[in-house]
Order: sequence, then structure tokens, then C-alpha cells
Amino acid sequence: MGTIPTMRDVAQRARVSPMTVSRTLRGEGTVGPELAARVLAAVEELGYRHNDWARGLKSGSSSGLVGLVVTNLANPFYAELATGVDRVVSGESLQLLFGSSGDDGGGERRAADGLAARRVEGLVVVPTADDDDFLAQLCHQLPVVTVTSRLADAQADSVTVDDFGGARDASRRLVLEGHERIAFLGLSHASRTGEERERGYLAGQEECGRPRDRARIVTLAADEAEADRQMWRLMSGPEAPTAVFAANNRNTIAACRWVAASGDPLRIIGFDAIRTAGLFRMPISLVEYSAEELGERAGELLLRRIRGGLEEPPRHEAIATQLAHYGAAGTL
Amino acid sequence: MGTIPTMRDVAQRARVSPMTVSRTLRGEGTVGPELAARVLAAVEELGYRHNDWARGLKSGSSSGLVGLVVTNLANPFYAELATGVDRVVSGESLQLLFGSSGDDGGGERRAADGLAARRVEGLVVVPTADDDDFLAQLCHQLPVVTVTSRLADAQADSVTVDDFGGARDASRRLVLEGHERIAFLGLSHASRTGEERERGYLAGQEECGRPRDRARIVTLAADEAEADRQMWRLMSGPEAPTAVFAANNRNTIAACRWVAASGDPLRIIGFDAIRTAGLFRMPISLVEYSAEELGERAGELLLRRIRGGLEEPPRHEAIATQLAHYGAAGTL
DNA sequence: TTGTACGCGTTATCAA
DNA sequence: TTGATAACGCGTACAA
Repeated sequence: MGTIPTMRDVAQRARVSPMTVSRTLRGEGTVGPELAARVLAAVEELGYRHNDWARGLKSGSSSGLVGLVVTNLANPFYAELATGVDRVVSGESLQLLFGSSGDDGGGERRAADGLAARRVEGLVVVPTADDDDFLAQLCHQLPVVTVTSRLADAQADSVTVDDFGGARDASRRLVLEGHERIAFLGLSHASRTGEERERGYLAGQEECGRPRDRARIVTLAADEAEADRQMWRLMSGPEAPTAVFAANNRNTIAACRWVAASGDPLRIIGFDAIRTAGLFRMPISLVEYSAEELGERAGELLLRRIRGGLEEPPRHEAIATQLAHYGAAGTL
Repeated sequence: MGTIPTMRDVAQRARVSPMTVSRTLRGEGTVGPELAARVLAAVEELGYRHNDWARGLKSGSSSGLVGLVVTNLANPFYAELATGVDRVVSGESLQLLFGSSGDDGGGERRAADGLAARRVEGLVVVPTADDDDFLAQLCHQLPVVTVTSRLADAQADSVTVDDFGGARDASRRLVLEGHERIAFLGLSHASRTGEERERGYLAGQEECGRPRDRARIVTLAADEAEADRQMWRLMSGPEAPTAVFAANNRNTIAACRWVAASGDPLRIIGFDAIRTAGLFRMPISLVEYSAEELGERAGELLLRRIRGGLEEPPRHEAIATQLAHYGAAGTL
């Protein structure tokens, strides 16, 4: 009690050699029943537990670890992603090691370094900062899968959402519904996600013959309060939009908050799923996809590369989105 | 490229001993500039990365790992809990290792075993099954903190929510609002959480002079569909309740779904916070607490025990709840 | 300033 | 069937 004994301790108590303990515990079957009983008794009495990393030390065998780097698990998106990765990965009896990168760019690098130092067999990363160089280097040393973004040279496997397609569909939908003044509540251009969704929005508008009225587009910082401010600014003018396309979860909720507070009607389409959207007081539509599926795909790509090696050409997958309607939105 | 080289590889390339590499990398300053340069060059060329668990192997030093056992990270509650634990723990440069227990009881044990095999320095566990015996044994071998539940003999540190108090307050509130027929949409008795919240509900009713009308109480399985069914059954009778107290997140949403579907009014109070409750079309009140705070407390208790040793008496903390009102609920 | 010997917990290999 | 020895990758202690 107090500390966990080693195999040597067990061996001493059972008056056998450590090898006999090892053989007994792994069920090699080449141990006499008498000694085996003594070993098992000693294990029980001492509360021995196997030491996995000492085992891994031997003959450079694998660590049995897979790393996951995200900014913030409290964000449901990352949490669901983690669940998906874990489901796939734990099926191969690999354990998930979490590296929180925080919001700053440097944290991402620190996190990945820390995981690599633990000799994870692979890494699932949601890149945030423009730290492509670092990841590009890392992916030559160990399997790396990027999620929601891909490296500039696409050297690492990646799983992304069809951000462009989903945004374009939503954008066109709003035009087809007859909205003349449509606002885009966008994201920082630092992220590929933000860029793609904005491109999709613009493409949708253009395809429907709308001029590039960039004045209506609002690009936001990561802040939630900022999203609220932009909504009020956007809606307070004389020619306020009749529809808003929000580029992510946070912005969608900000738009809904504006409707709830002002009481004015506003057609809202948002990117990212919201579990409780069906209970909202205002009808909304959402460009949805499964974060868990994203995680599963990432896990599968990672396993494939862990087995296949670093030399094979990188694979890139994209998962589709669905436009879902909640409340009375379907009838608009 | 391909695999990560060892210190020995670097030493060979730089034509020095491994010790010189080690000293150079740790910046001991006792290495000649010439050799140091050779070492650094070799490190760069080979892409050497430090191996943390080989370091830890030496003289049984610490693993730098902390384990977290939860059933399902996709559940926002667990995800926020994980964030809280990670925040505290990563401050001490400890990394978080996940052990997903799945929903079956056996998984919990497997997960904890797997983490212990990795020699985590401590374990944060959200117990699900009645596997107290196992955990009670484990907590004599390494620091264990249980969350939302405490072991039968209270041998391990624990952080819980004031389930009883929060439920009692909500229960009384409904009576004070004048509701005569109040239903409790409860949880399985297998969990301490479910038991406590039901006890609190009953206590609140009794304190207000209400007889123990157990007929109204519905105990649910873990199923979401089951919650919906029970809501419909509950509300379809001739003397349907005018208020429902839902024992958790899932049940609260089921109650809201009933209101959304039927259009009938119903006073709802639910346990657990819901991020978007303010946007719901029906007013509700929630017994809230911060899952992240729960995680932080757990992390702090764990650190304290890691430092203080297994012999000190176990500590138990409970965090308070707040009753919050959303929509028009405050005016009811 | 640099290198050698040893230990950490476990297992592969070979010897008894 | 059992045990002794070496090895894994690194750090500590000591010797050169």
C-alpha cells in the first residue's frame, strides 16, 4: 500500500525469479502450478499492477498512445471529435492522450511537442494558428492527421468538412427564399474554416446573380461579445438585412439572441449543429455535420497511416453537410 | 525520417557520447562549444525529439500523467469536467490521459486498469456502475478522486454537487408557485446522483406539507426515447401535472420537447445547466452548477493528494447549485 | 570537459 | 520448467 510494487518485489515475495512472474502473468503456460500459485498469491497480496511503459521500453515496442491536440474540450465540437477519435482508436487498444493547446498559437506547438515526447504513435490535431511549418515538419516524424484544416503543402492526412459546399447551399437557399438583403456573420480569416465558409457564401450569392456587396459582410474576432455587438450594429441601420447566415455555432447563437431580445423577425441559417435547436423560439436552419464522424474518420486515417508508414501519399477526406430546418423554418 | 531517433543515434552522428548529447540538450553549460555545435547539428538533421518516458523510467521518477475516466466525452458535462481537470493539472505540467469506460460497468474497471498500468500519478473517476469495491482497492495504491459520487466507505477524495439541496429548493419552489400536481422525471436508482435528487424532491414536497404521492414519480432508464415516452404517458391522463421537475439535462429536454410538440403550457424546472436555455420557446428554470468548476476542484484535490500521500484522511467537497430562470419563467 | 558504469521495470534469449 | 543475462533509452554518479 502506498506505492505500486514492481515485478521484482513480487518475485522476492514468491521466492521465484522475476522471469517466472512475467511468464505467469502473461499466461505462457510454461510455469509449474505450484510456482504459479505462489506468484498469483504474491501479486494479490502486494497489489501488483503491470507497468506498461516499462514493457514498451523493451525492444522499442509501441507506446500504445495516440495524441489529440485541441484548443478547448469544453467546446462541444471538440468534445464530440474526441469521442469519435477515441472510439476508433480504443478499438485497437490505443489510449488517448490529451494535449490542450489553449487559444494561443504557441500552445499548439507546446502541446504537440509534449505528446511527441511521450512517443505517441500518432497525432490528431485541429490546427489553429498558422503553425503549418511546425506540423509539416512533425508529420515526417510521426503520423499526423489534421482536422477541419489541411496543411499548406497537404503533406499530412486530413479530414475536413465541406465548408464551401455547405455555405454555398445555405447562401443560395436564402436568395431562393426571396431575401434581398442578406448578411454574413463570419469568422476570422486566420482559419481555413472561416475562409472557406465565406467563399461559399460569396459563391452562392454570385451564382444567384447577386453583386459582391461586401459591405454587408462582418468578420468577427473569436469573442462572443463581439458577435453580439456586430449583430446589433448590423441590424440597427435603416436597411437592415432580412436574413443572416452565421458562420459558426457561436455566431448563430448571437443571431438568435438578437431575435430574442429585439422581437423582430429575422431569417437565420447557421453553420454547425445545435442540439437543442428544435426547442428555440425562433425558426432556424442549420448546416449540419457530425463532429463525431469527423473524429472517427480522423482516427481511421491515423490507424491506416500508423500501419502503412509515413511514405505513402497523404489522404484527404471531406465529409458532407446537411441543411436541417427547425421550428417553422421549413415552411418559410 | 520515418522514425524518431534516439539519443544514441544523435551521439553517433555527432561522434560524441550519449552523455554529451544529454548535457547539451539540457543546457548544463559544461559542454564545449565545438561539440555542442556538432550535437545541435545532429539533432537538427536527424529530427531528434526527447523521450519523456525513458526519462521517467530512471529511478522511478513520476510519469507526468493524470488519468480521467468518464463514460462519454460527447456528453457536455463530461467534456467540461475534463476541461476543468486539465486546466488545473496542466498547470503542474501533468498531461491528461483518457480512459473511456463506455456505458457498461466493466468498461470502467478496464479503463482504470489501463490507466494504472501507464503509471498515472492519479485518477479522476466518474463512477457509474456499482464498482465501489474495485475503486476502494485502487485508491489505496494511487491517488483517486471520485466525481459526482463518493465511495461507500468514503475512502477516496470526492467532489460532488449538492444534488439534494438543489432538488429540494426546486421542489419547494414549485409548491410555492402554487402547483398542486407536480411530477418528478427521475433517474435510475443505480446512481447516487439519481437517488439524491429524488430524495431532495421528496424532502421539498414534504416540507411543504405535501403527502408522498409516489404515483407521480417516474424513474427512467438511461434512454432518451424512454424519457419522451414517460413524458407522454405522464401528461396524457385526466389529471395531468401542471409542473415537472426533471432530474437531469436529458429529462429536461424531453419535457421541453413535450411542450413544443403539444403546445400545452407546463411549468418546467430541470437539473443541470443548458447553454441555450435562454433561446427556448418555453420558459424554464434550471438548477445549475459549473461542471468545469467540478473538474477544477477534482484536479485540486488530486494534486493535493499526490503531494500529501495516501495516508491522509480523505477530503470531500460539494459545490452549490443556483436556480436560474430563463424566458418568462422569472415572472411565473 | 568528456566518458564509463549502472540503474530503472520488463521481456527475449539462452543456459541449466 | 526455471533462472541468469542482456537489452531497451535515458539520467545520475563518478571516474578520467
